[in-house]
Amino acid sequence: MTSPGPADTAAELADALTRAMKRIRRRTMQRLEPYGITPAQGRALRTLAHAPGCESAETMRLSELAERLRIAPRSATTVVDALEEAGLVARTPDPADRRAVRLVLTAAGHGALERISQVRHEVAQEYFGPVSAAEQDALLRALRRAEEAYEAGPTR
Amino acid sequence: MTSPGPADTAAELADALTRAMKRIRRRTMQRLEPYGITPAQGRALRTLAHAPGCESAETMRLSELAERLRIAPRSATTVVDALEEAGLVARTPDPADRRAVRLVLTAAGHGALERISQVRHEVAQEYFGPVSAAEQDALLRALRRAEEAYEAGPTR
DNA sequence: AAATATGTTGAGCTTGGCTCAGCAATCGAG
DNA sequence: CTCGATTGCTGAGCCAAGCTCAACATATTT
Repeated sequence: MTSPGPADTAAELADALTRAMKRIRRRTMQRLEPYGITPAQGRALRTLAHAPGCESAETMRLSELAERLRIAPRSATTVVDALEEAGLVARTPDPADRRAVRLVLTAAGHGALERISQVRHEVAQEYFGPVSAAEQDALLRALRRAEEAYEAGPTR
Repeated sequence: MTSPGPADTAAELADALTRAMKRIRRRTMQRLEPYGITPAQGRALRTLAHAPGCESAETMRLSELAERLRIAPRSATTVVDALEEAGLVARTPDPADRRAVRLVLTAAGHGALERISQVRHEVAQEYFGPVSAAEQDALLRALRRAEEAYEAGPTR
């Protein structure tokens, strides 16, 4: 295992993936920075936006956001604080449960979301530009297969 | 660009990549944790180990490590402090420049490295197991192509 | 010899997480 | 219908892993 054997494509794959992700993330971050959107905020906004399975979407309670982001509720509070301060989301009382806070995207929030998705799209397109469409498809399919298997796997 | 066009394979690719990376990283981290190796330490050890282009390898000055890790020299100091405390690397004076510190992997450091590469290998293999060897190859080639283009690109 | 440059580190900040404790509101048993 | 337990959120304060800025010792250049 010390020798860099020729057959460990999987390991090299993981390495290549790491590099790709690092670069894509870095680039995306750089382009979003001028808008004052931090990565954490971007994740929260996106999560908030296409809330799948939630009733009307774009309205979610804080604890649900935390769960989806896989962070502690307390941490979500902080993220939402920033988002609220920036005017991207609003905290509104939940009519059904007065302990809860419902989060709704403001118009500005939608705008930010728009910019985010545009930048992500743009960066991805740039990064994978040199790869043919067919290869991109193949790549995507392969990743999806691994993903599915993972989701069914034992070592979740 | 606003519409979620059908042709944004690239964007979906970036998403899939993100998920894959997150999972692989998480799993690797979990398995390395019992050994007391944090991700940052792991990266440092690996960087220290297969120092390509350095004279004898496994000996590197702190500033070089920082550069390769793309962190500030000051941050490297902290990482090395931990590594040294754990007995994985040793700081030795550079005979040629008494300002400098040379970092050498101890025996324990080599052991840790061994475990790391084993775990990484293992996890990658597990994750990409369900993907055929041919597809893995294709994936790797595609990633490499994007990588090369990136490295030559203008928006470094 | 003096000025300047380089390698490392101390002090202290930032981001993005965490836990623990506490408060307000709700729910469930009796 | 009241009272204890539970749930949703947040204040206070901690941690990890980065950062900058400035100090200090040593090297290099003039």
